[in-house]
Amino acid sequence: MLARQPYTSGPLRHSGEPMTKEFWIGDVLSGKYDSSEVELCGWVHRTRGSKKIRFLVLRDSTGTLQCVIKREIVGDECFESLSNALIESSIRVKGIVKNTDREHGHELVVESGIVIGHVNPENPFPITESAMSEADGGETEFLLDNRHLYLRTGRMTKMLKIRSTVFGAVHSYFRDREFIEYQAPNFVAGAVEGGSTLFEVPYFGKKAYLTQSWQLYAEAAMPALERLYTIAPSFRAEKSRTRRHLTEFWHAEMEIAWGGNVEVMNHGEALVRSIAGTLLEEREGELIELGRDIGLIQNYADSKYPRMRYDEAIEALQQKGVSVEWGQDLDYSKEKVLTQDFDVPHFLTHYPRIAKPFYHRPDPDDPKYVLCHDLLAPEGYGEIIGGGERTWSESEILERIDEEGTPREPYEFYIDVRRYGGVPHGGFGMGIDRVCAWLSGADHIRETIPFPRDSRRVTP
RNA sequence: GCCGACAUAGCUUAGUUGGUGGAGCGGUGGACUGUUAAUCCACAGGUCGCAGGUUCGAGUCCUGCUGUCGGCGCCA
Repeated sequence: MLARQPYTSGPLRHSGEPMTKEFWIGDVLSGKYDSSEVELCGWVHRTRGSKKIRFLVLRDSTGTLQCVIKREIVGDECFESLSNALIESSIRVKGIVKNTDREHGHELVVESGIVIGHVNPENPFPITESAMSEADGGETEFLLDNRHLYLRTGRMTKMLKIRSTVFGAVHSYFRDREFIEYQAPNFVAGAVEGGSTLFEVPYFGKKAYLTQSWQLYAEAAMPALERLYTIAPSFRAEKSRTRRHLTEFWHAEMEIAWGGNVEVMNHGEALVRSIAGTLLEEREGELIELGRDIGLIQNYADSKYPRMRYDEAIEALQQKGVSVEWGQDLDYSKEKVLTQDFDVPHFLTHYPRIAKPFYHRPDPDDPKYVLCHDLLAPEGYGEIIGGGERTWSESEILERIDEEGTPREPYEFYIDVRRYGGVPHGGFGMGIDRVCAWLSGADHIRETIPFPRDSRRVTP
């Protein structure tokens, strides 16, 4: 046990002495420091008490802990100082960890403490219980306006931890399989999809656009790296107002040489299952606290994902009485009907050529179709992966560009990839925020990203 | 681009056929307590989104505007 040195309030250490943090609330809660002295740094979550005793719930990034402050122990000056600390003031307290029989388990019997960052009573912390109880499941305008403060509340903190684990799982999946991480530019000259959804930015007297996808530039590096991936933001100027869309979203993309639709699809399935599995290992507690059914996630990690051709999907829809014609792309309302038959993600493959852009390779067995796939998440979360085999010969890519009426000029570099030793290759893009929303059970994709961007909001 | 809702204190909201806008949380002061979304008393805090209109009188009815939210299409 450390020597008990009174730690009185006083001027902060401004001399450059490091303020390293040695103890974490999560460790205290695990029992690691029972009956020991610790110094905790954190923020006031809640506080209550009388003139003699004060109960202060302290929060740090790893949990919350009740600190008991008694006037007779800490003295008048320290007691008053800590008692006046409003919600979200930052403090340091030193004391003895006690493992109690009470509902919260561990607590800290404070011996000394100091307020580090004050909160002005004229401007108290605006995120109140009432604001959050309304938000539990939905997000009010107020919470979106105060996103920078909402981040430090329990629900957002859990979402951010889950998000971090998902990002980590993506990196691990690809790096474990010797993929090379590769970065494409965010300023681009041309579109991947139709031009209407591009963000235009002034670029030294010219026009540039924010990228919608890493794909075209990844294909350029495919002959160099053969297996490559990225995690990067993509931008789409869609005025979409749904729980699945952001204008700035995080895109995990991969590209492989010497592979086709099936190999790419196998990677997509393995990646998503690996993310679900990693979440169970690392974030089960957070998922449960968010009210997620762990059995569902277990099923997503363990099950094979069914695969269905577009034609079968059309047939299934028609049998259900949904009016849909062959050749139509499947919009969300139809995806949702299809998804109801599955309790795990499922692939849709072989869309009609006329429904997909030029870079999708026509199926040599039946050129009416292209070798592509979408992965649809269950529970109404919709498409999380889109990918497939690329058109890889020069003659075929020119034919497809021309039949689509797309100008060749911006894609010359892309066509060059085919002119110099083209090989079969393919890849996919996964919407990471959508995966986070689905696996965490979020009601809106906005809940999974710290500062969401949509067609009506770029602040804070 | 299309469709639908909503806008009252810092937050969450009540507000009846149009007749002087209330409460809970948060804040301040006090009481009290091994409390735990503590409790109790008191106080402060409102251009009822903005601009017009109807009316003796508008938070309430009408019109326009602005903002936000939800959904569709599009997609990841």
